[in-house]
Amino acid sequence: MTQRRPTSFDIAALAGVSQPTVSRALSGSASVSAQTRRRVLEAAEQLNYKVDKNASGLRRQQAKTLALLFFEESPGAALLNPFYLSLVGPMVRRCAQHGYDLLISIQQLSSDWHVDYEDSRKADGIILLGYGDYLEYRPRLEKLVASGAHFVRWGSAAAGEIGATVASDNEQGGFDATSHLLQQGRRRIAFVGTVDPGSPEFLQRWNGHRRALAAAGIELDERLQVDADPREEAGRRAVEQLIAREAEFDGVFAACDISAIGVMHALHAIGRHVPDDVAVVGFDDIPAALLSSPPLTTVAQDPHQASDALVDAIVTSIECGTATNHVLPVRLKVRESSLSR
Amino acid sequence: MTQRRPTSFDIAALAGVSQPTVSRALSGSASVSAQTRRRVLEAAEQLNYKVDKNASGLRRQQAKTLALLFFEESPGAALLNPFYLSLVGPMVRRCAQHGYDLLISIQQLSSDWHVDYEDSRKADGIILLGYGDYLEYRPRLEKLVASGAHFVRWGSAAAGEIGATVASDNEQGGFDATSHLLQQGRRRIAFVGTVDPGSPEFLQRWNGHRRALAAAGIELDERLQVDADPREEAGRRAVEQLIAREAEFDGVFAACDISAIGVMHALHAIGRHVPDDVAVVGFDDIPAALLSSPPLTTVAQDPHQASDALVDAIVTSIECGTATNHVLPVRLKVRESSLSR
DNA sequence: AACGGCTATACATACGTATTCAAGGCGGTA
DNA sequence: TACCGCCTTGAATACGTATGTATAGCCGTT
Repeated sequence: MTQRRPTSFDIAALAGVSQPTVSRALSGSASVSAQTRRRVLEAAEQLNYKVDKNASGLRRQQAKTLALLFFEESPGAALLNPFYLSLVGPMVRRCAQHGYDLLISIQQLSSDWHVDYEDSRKADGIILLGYGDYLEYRPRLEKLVASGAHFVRWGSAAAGEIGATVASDNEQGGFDATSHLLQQGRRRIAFVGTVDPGSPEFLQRWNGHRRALAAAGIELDERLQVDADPREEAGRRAVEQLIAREAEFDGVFAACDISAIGVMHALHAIGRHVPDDVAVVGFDDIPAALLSSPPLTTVAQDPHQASDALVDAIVTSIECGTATNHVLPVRLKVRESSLSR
Repeated sequence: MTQRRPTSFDIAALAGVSQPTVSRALSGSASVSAQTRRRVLEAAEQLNYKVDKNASGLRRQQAKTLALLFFEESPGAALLNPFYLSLVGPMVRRCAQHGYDLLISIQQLSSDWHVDYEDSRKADGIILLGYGDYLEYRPRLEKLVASGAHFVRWGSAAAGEIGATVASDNEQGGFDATSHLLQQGRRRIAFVGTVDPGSPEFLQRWNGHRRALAAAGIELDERLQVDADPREEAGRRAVEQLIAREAEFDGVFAACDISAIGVMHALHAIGRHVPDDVAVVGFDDIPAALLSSPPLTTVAQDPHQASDALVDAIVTSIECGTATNHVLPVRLKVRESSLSR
């Protein structure tokens, strides 16, 4: 059914030139006359010729491909993170602009992951997502650096200065969120989110929260600090805890939208109105934030900006050998959930 | 900094055998003695040897890679579809089980897309997502078939029997949704969703809806049929239209969750309670369906099942040359939004 | 007219693997 | 002991491209 694929020799024969000339003409080398180039391009078009990436990659020792590695703590959890998911599309687009394809893989954070892509020349560089800053995993990053692989990691550079990183300005985001609540006249603001070194992003958001309170001269009340992982249920339970502690509050800054939505559900269930009784601010700007009622005020990380920064960083690393860290600005999106009347 | 990559010759030298033997030992050929194999594996381990995929692919004429092509009607719209997004993770996993990697690409539906992956030997097969059943695009599929490419399409096989397809049983889903509303005692059930041949999925859901009504002996009321594309705003406007038409209704079947959520918001805004006044059922089971208040009853398509079916189909096509169509069952997830008290 | 410099093309080769073919060694049977 | 067949291994080669080196042609200068 299918004929044998045409090779650059077939094009050469048809155009009446040699194979190297075909290669040069197609790759845009300057040392090919305009006339020859035209003849070659016509021949290639006519035979529907496409460069064989395997042969090309073998010769050039590269793949023109990047690998996107998702790390997950438990099987299946990886692509539940809405922000990470929102990166995929823009990332594919940016890769295409640089002439790269994007390969996607999922790794268990706990298992001894292997990055075969770089080793096996299937990808020229690697983007790590969800790797976090757990110190226990640091040796692996060191191994990756030692192997000479090009990679960029999403996450703060603070904990360990290994490899290039791109991250949101989480601290500023936390500051903005709480400052906004203060501006709305709230004074007893609860923080809902995990505060442990394993989640550096949450920790930074908390730091911003505290800085905002300090700037307003408000003392920190430990009862208003509730632990919650990024699940709707955890947000609901956080409200129950606040009630149980008999800690009065008129504002909530949740370190992620999912728990913020849980908070709003719990408040609704006990008859406390959002935003009149309690103003709520989240973090992430997931799609559901816009769909919640009332729409959730939240700190947005721009997935396009993040994608571009990650891809640009890895491409720069590959093509120029230089690696830099980036911190991206965040933006407070004010919606109904935090607006006092 | 980085040494030269070890090749199979290096392994051969270290293990004291020839290069072909290394290749055979690593690919699990039977004609290698256990002792030799062990020596080779040890040498490979010691030098941290990885097969060069470019060279291997060039020799074998394959890439051990699949390409996932998203088609979008407008730039940036592709990865907004929550269901498609939820396929990515499971698909990557299934590909890995088959020994394939997954490449992701985004194409404009309107532009004259080129599937270079297959042409350029970068992928062995292609999975098409969001291609729909538009007749105008059919020639391209025919071209793809003619080129001998392996591909599978997500969507109904009904409109054009070109290539292998995998799809949900949308008609049954529509039937189940409306049947459920009927069982809850609803009699005036509105349908919110596009009914045009360009969206065959919606059309099928509508067909199921009509079949359920017919089975219950209820005549179709055209005023209860409102056009709405898959956006929250469209759902809200659908309610306004129903009100404007002075069409009484006690139930709504929305052809997708996003518009269903819009419907619920609009109902809330005009003081009609869900589910007491109006029962609402959606389609897709997007993450926000669980987070809405009240939680949305919806027809769920299982992303794992869909992913597995798509990947299995394409792998079968590549390795066995046979292509088959699949229709996947759907499941009604009953939540509060449709439960009469 | 001779020669240097430049442009455009051809020739030869290397990238690393998988596979075909041939050959060597070994044990078993007549 | 001689011969046949099987199991294991090695030598040679092809996959299709990109690039270093060499060569042919051309123009301008002296």
